[in-house]
Amino acid sequence: MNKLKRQLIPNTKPASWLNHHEWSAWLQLLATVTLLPAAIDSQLQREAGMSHFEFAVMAVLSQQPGRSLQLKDLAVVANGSLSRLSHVISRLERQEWVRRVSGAKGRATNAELTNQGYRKLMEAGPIHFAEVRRLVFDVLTPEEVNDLGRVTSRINAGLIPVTNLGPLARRTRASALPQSS
Amino acid sequence: MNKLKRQLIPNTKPASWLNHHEWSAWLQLLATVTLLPAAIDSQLQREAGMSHFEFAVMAVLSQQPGRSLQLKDLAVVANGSLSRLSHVISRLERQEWVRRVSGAKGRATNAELTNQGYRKLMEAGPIHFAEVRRLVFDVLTPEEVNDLGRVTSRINAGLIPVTNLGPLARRTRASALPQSS
DNA sequence: TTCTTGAAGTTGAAGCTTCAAGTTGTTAGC
DNA sequence: GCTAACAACTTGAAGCTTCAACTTCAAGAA
Repeated sequence: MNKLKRQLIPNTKPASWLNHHEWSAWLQLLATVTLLPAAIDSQLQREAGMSHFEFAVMAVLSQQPGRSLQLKDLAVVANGSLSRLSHVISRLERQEWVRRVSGAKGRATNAELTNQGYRKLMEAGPIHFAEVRRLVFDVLTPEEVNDLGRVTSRINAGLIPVTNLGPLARRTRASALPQSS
Repeated sequence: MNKLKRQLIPNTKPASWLNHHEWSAWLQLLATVTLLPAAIDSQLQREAGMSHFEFAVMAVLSQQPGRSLQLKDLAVVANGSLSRLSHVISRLERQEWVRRVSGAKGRATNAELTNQGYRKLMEAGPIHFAEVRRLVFDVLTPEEVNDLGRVTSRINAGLIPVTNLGPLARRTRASALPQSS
C-alpha cells in the first residue's frame, strides 16, 4: 500500500511472496493445467466426438454396479458442479448414451449408461488413453510418475474440502462419496 | 475388438494400458487440473473481478518493456489461442485496463497495459498469490516443489510443440517466443 | 508489376460453464 | 399434522472459448 514503485514479481521477496523455485514451478504448473486439458479435450472431441468431461462421466458410470450412479455423487467423482453435470447429462441423453432414471429415495436421480453409450465409450477409451500415455506417461520415469501422484494428491487434499468453486459447486462438494474406485 | 466383456480399466493390462501406479497418478492429476484452475479462477473473479486468464495477460504485459507486447507473442506466453486473446483484449479494453496499439511492422498489433490496468493488477496480485501459496505451496515441502516443477516441465515439453489444440491454436503455437522470463 | 501464399488479427455463431433462481421431495420442530 | 428448512436437482440467461471464415499486410515467384 505504499507509493513506491511495485512489481508483481519482485526480486526481493516482500513478505510471503513466492521464491524463485516456487515461481518457476508455478509457471510450469500453470502451463500444464492449461495446455494438458486443452490437448486432451480437443483430441477426444476430434477423434471421438465427445468432451473429456463427458468421457469421464461415462467412464465412471461404466464402472458402477448397474452402470448407474446418483447425480450428486457423479458430480463429485467427475470433479464438476451439479449444474454442469445436469446440463451434460441432458446432452448425453440426446445422444442416447445415457438415460436418467429416478432413484430410490427422495428426489434422487440416477444417470445410467445405455448399451449404446457403453459401446461408444469402449470405442473412445483406447483413443483417449493412448493420448494420455503419449502426453504424460511416456515422458516420465517411474519415479516421476510417483512424484506426480504424490504432489498432486497433496494439492487435491487441500482443494477438495474448502474449494472456492462458487456457492453451488461448493455446496455440492461439501459431501463426499463413501466408496472409492 | 473381440467380443469378450471389456472393461475400460481392466486389472490385467491388455497392451500398453496404464498400470496401477499410472492410473492412480492420472486420477490425481485429473483432479488437480480440473479443481485448481476452478478454485483460482473463482477466487480471482470474486475478489478482484477478473478471470485468471485476464490476470495472466496483464501480468505478462506489466513485465514487458513499455508494458506492451504483440498479440501473437502474448498469446503464446499466456498459453491461449490468438482468437481467445483477441476477445479478451477487447473486454480488457472496455474496462480500460489495456489498450490496443498498432505495432511497428506489418499487421502487428500490440496490447499495452494502461496505468489504470497496472493499478488494478497491483491490487489483484497479492490476493491472487496468497491464494496460490495457500493452495499449492503451503501444502508442499521444498523437495515436492522441486518435483512438481520437474515433472510439469517435462510434460509441457511434450505439449508445446505438437499440441492438439485445434487448427487455430496449433498454428499460433507453432512459433515460439525468443525471450524468456 | 501482378499473382500467390502465408502470417497476424478480427469477428460472429455455436457450444459449454457458471450463476442465480426456481422446483420438489424430506426431515425436524412444535 | 403443519410448517420451516434443507437437499437434490432443473432451468434459463449471461459470459467465455472455440471454431471457421474472413480481412489485411508482407514477401517472394513469375
